[in-house]
Amino acid sequence: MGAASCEDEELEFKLVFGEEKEAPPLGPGGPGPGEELDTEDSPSCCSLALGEPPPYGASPIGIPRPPPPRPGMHSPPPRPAPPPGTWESQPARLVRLGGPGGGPGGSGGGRILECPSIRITSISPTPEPPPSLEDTPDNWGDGSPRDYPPPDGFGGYREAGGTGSGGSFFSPSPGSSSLSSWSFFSDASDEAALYTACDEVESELNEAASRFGLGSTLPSPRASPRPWTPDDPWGVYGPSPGARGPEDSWLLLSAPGPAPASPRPASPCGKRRYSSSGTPSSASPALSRRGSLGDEGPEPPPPPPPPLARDPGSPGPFDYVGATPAESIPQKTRRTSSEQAVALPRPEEPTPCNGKPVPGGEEAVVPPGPPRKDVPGMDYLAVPSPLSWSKARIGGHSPIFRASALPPLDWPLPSQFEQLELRIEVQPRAHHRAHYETEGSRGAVKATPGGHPVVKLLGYNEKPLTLQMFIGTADERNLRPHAFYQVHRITGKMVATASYEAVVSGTKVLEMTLLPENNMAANIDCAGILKLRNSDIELRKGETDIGRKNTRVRLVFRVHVPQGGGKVVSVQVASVPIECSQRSAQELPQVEAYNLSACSVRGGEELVLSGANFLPDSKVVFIERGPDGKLQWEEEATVNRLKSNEVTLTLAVPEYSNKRVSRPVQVYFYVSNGRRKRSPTQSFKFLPVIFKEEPIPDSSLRGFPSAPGPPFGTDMDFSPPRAPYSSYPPDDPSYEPPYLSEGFNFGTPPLYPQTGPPSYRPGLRLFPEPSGSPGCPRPPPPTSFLPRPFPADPYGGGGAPFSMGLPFPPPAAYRPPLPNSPPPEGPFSPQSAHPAAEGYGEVGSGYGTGEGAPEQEKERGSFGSGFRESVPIQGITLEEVSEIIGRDLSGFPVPPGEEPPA
DNA sequence: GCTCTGGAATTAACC
DNA sequence: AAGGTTAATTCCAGA
Repeated sequence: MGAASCEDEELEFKLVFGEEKEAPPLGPGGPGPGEELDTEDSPSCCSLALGEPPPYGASPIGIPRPPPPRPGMHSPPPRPAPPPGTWESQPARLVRLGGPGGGPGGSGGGRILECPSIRITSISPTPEPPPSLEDTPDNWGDGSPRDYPPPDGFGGYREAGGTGSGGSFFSPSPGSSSLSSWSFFSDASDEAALYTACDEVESELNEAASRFGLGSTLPSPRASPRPWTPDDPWGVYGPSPGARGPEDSWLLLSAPGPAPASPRPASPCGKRRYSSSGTPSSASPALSRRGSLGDEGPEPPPPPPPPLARDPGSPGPFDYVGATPAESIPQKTRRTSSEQAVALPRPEEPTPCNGKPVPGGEEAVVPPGPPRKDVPGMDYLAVPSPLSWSKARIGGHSPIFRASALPPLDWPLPSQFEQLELRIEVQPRAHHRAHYETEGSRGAVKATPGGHPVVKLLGYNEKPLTLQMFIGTADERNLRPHAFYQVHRITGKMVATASYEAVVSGTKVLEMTLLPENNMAANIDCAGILKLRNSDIELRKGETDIGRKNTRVRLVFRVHVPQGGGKVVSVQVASVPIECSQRSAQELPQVEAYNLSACSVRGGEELVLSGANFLPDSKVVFIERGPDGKLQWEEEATVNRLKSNEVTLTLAVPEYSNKRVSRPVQVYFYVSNGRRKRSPTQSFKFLPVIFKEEPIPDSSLRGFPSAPGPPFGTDMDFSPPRAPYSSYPPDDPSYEPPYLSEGFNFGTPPLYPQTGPPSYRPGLRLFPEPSGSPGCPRPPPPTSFLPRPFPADPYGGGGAPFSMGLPFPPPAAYRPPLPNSPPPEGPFSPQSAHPAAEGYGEVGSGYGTGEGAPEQEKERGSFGSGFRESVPIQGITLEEVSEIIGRDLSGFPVPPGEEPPA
C-alpha cells in the first residue's frame, strides 16, 4: 500500500483542502506558485482565485465529485481590492507546503495549497483594508502555522477518522468538523465563533498540509492545465488538450487502476447509510456493487475499482478543498434524520414570516427540537443549514473583480451591473431527470418550449467571452454550487454548442463561448445534470447539505466581462429551479393560490384554487385536526369540473361539521390526485355564521404576492424566506397538521417542523392567513416565479384541461425558496433571483409562452387581482401580525370546549 | 452500437 | 424488532 498510501495522502490532502493550487505548469524548479501566479497586481494568493477563468482552465480535470468544502460554505468572500470598488476573491486560503522556499517534496518547491479561508470577516460591511493587496501566499497567512503547516505528524486523519471509532468528529484530525464549522461560523456576526473556527481550521490545515507533504509531491497527474492565456482570461479558450471532456477527466481522476487502494472509508459504496451503524471503516467499499462516486467516473465508469484509498476519482488538486466523501467523514457528519433536522431551517423561525431578516449567525445555531425529518409534512425542504453566509458577504459591493482574482462560485453576484446583464432568455424546464454515474446520460437540460435554455449577455458585444455554467442549489439559502449535482457535458452531433469542462473548487463548470456574432447568446444544449450519490457527498468532510430530498437545482451562468485595467465585472444569473429526481414525475398537485381563505361554516361558497397538476379526478379535501393532531373532521368538497382544469380547481366549500361554532375554526384542505399524491395542505377558516369573512386581516394577508416586493429570499438576501410555513397533507391520523399553510407558492421556503398544532402557537394560531399560504403575499408573483407548467405549455396540449405531461412542477415543498425572487431592482439585485425576475413571462420562449400561458396569466391575473391590491406582508413583523390577529379575534368569545390549548 | 428516455425493480433509510 | 413507506439508485428496454 505504499504507493497507494502516498497517493492517498495526497488525495487526502485534497480532500481537506480541496483546491491545491498547484500550477500544473509548475514543475519542479518551475516558478513558484507565487511567482507564477503573482502576476500583475494580483496577489499571488489571489491569482489562484477559483473563479478565474484561467484557473478553471488550469484544471480541466473532471471532477468526480464536488469539493468537500462546499463552495458555498467555505469560500471566503472577496475582499476589497486596491482599485476602489474592486474586489478580489479569496477563494481559499493558500498554504505553501514545505514553506515558502520550497516544498518538502519535489512538487515544485513550496507548493501552494489553497484551502478554504476563514478570513471571511475581512469583508464586508466594512471592508477591511486589504491587508496587502499584494498578498502573497505568505502574507496571506498571518504567519500562522496554517500558512506553513508543519510537516509533522499527520497520521492521515482519514484513517483516524475513518477507522476511528467514530470519534473522528472530535479528533483533531481533519476529520473533525472544522470545515463544517466554517459554515457555522461563516457569519461574521459571530466573530468568536469564527475565530474558533479559525483555530480549528488552522489545526486542520496543519494536519492536512503535513499530510500533504507526506503524500506524493508529484505534480498531480490531474493537473492538466487547460491552456489559457493569462492575458486574456476571459478570452475564448477553446477546448484544449487539457480541457477534455469529463470523460477524460474522469478517467484521469478515477484512474481505475488498481487503485490506489485507499481505504475509502466510508464510502458508502453501497446505499447511503444514514445511520452511524457503520463507521466509514466498517463500510467496506467493496461491499457495494457499485463504485462510489469517486471510484468511477461519470462517463465511462471504469469497472468499479477497488475502493481506493481516497478513491481514484479523487479530485485533483484543484478539485476540492475538502475531503472526499466518505473518507474521514466524521461520523457525526453523516446525516441522520436528526442531523438533518439540525440543518433544516428552524420551525420557529417566524422571521421569515414577518419579513425580518434572521440575524446573522443564527443559522449557525443548531436548532433544538425534534428532527425535522420527523416532522410530518416536512418534505423536500430547502437544505438547511448551518451555513450562514453573512450578509456582509453580500454587502452590495460592486461585482468588479480583478481579472486575476475572480469570485468563487459561491459568491453572490448580480445578474446586472450597469449596462451589463446576463440573462436567461429561455429558461430550462422545471424538471430534468438527472443521471447517475451508473447510468447513461439523460441528455441535456431542455427548455420548456422545446430546445434548450438560452443565455445571453446584454450590454456587451465586443469580443468573445466565456460563459460559465455550473449546477447550483435551489434552496432558500444563497446560491452556491450544488453538492449533489454536477453539470455534465453533453456531446454529440446534436449538440451545437461547443463547451468544455473545468473544475473549480470541486465544482464542474461547463464553459461555453459567447460570441458577438451570436449577440453574446448561447444555446445551452450541451449541459446535462449528473447526480452524485448522496452517500458519497454526505460523507464528505465538511459537507453540510443533505442529499435526501435535496433534488432541486438551478443552472447558474456566470460571465466575467473585462473592463480594462485588469478588472472584470462578474455577473451571474441562475435559472428557475429544476427538479432532478425521477420521482418528481409524480406530479403532485399543487395549490399556489386560492381566492378564499375563509367562509361561513355553512360553506357553499365558491373556492377557486390556482395551481398545477390538477386532474379531472382531483379531489379537494377539507380537514380539521385537533390540538393533538388527530383528524377531527374531513370532508370532500364538490369540485365543479366544468370550471376546473389542470391549473384551476373550482369547488364549493363544504359545510363545516359544527355550524354552531362561535369562533373561527382553522381547517385545512388539500388537493388529492390519489393516495400519496396530495398537495400540501392549505389553510382555511370557517367562520361562525354571524361572521363573514375577515376582510381586514385576511385581505391584508392573503392574496398573491404583491408584485414588486423586496427582493428577499434571494441569493443576495440572506434573510430567510418569509413564509416558512408549509405543510403537507396528512396521510394518516398521526400526521400533524400543519396549521400554517405552507407557502407553496412562490418559492416556498422549506417546510418547517411544527412545534405543535396551530392552536398551540400563540400568536399564529389564528393567523388569518398563514403567511405561507397562498394568500400570503409573496414577493414574486406566481407567474413569474415558478416554472409553472401551463396547460398549453409545451406539453399542455393547447390548454386542454388536465392534459398531463407538464413539466413537473415542483411540489410546493420543492419550491425554491425565494431565492428566485423578484426582479432585480438594481445592479445588485439578486442574481439568481432571476428566475423569478425574469419570470417566465419575460422569457419569450420560456414558460408561459404556450398558448395556455396567456390564459393562465389572465386567470391568475383575475385571480390575484383581488389580492394584488392587498397589503404586502413583507413589512409586517411577527409582532404586528400577532397583534392584528389578536385584534381581529379578540372579539370572539371562546366557548367552552373550543378553548384552544394554550 | 450508442444515446436518450421512461419505467420500474432494488435497496436502504426512516418511521 | 418487524413491517410499511419513501426516496435513492440501479437496471431494463424501447425509440
